[in-house]
Amino acid sequence: MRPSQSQKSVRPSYHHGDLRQTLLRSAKQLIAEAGIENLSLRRLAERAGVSRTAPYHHFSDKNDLLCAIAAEGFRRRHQTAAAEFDNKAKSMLEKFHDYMNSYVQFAVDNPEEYELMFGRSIWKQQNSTEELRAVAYPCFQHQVDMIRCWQSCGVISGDNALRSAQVIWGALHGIAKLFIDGIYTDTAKIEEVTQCAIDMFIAKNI
Amino acid sequence: MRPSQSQKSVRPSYHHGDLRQTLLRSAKQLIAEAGIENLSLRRLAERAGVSRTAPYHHFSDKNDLLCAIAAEGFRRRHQTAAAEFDNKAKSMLEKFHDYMNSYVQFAVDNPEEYELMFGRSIWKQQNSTEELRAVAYPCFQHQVDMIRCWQSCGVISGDNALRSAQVIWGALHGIAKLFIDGIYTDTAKIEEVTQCAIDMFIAKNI
DNA sequence: TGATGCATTTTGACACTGTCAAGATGTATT
DNA sequence: AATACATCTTGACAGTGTCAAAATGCATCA
Repeated sequence: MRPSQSQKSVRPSYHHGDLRQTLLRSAKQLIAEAGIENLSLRRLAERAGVSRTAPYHHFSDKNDLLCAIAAEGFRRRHQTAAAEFDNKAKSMLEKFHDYMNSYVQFAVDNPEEYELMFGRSIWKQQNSTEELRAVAYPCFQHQVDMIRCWQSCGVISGDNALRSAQVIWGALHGIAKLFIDGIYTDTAKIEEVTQCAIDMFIAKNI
Repeated sequence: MRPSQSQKSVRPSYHHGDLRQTLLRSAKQLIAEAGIENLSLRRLAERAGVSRTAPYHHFSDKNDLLCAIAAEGFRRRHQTAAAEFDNKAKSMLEKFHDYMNSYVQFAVDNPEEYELMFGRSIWKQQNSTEELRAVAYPCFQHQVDMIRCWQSCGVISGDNALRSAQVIWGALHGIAKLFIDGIYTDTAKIEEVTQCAIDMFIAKNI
């Protein structure tokens, strides 16, 4: 059991004082500044004032650390997405609009974190941690559920909910990544592109 | 000036015998086998039977080599896409259908090459070579041109050609990457997802 | 209290990586 | 034959992730 848990984050651990959280925090910062590929465990350790191999007692792997950061990102994203969807004051159409914009905006505002969460480094081969999957899968599922909902209320056309969800998520993911990775360069037009996607996906009954 | 240019690719160079092509070839092979992140110039040199720094006389950088491989990919992709679009025997709708499937199929069949061509490592920051841009930009432009064409013939709905092109390309890119990177795991359903995207994008006048 | 056990951290080492500087080697041109 | 140049090699440097073994400090038990 950890000492001094009555007050949170007050040197709760032995030598360093909760090295794990310190590492996670400065890793996120370092990634945001210099990109994922410039994150090294050694520099991270140095920045925390600790030897090169100290992180290995809190993360089995570099991959393990990356998964932990991504997991945090999923928790945050899931929370805000759920909050937006549960907003009683807005119509389903408005909420669809918000979801689309919010998704792309999240990606563009946190490009490195987004790359980590939805990028190859974590998901390719058996790289994903059990913790990560436990957080990410519900987040994925929630997206499908929301789209199924918009579809059954007639906001979105199409008859197969899963397939439609996959296509819409694909579009969001693709647009976000093309902007983030620098292939779409005119970042001032992000909302316009997203709006165009919305127009192409919503049902045109009237 | 290079010797023996009358007959192409017949030991045109000095010591090794066109080391550049050999490196490109085995790099593509190594990437396809083990992924981009497992490609090292040293192993490449070793495999070509040459010292570790020999590649640096043909590529200024590791990035330079990657750009050269990507450039080849763009040339190939551009060629087949143009050939499909110029097919006189098919209707515009059929060609749109073909384009969508062909795009995703290319990505799924050559995941590592696709990652290289459309991934962050090359396009983020000023990493792209001039040669690469000279090949890639026309390829990008061609996609927009095709979609503008499908739009003006009424195959696709929407009034802004550039925006629609960006959304459709985004959807293709996103779907492809979600499959390639292992987030969409049911690869047997690739064609179904693509078909759903097609259904959502084509105009529904009748 | 002292002793034991365990979590935590460090030191040392290994095998890699990209890349630079200087020198050696071979080919082409004068 | 001599010079210039493209090509390749050797040596070195600063990084990287990660393992093994030893050291350190805290907590609990006798």
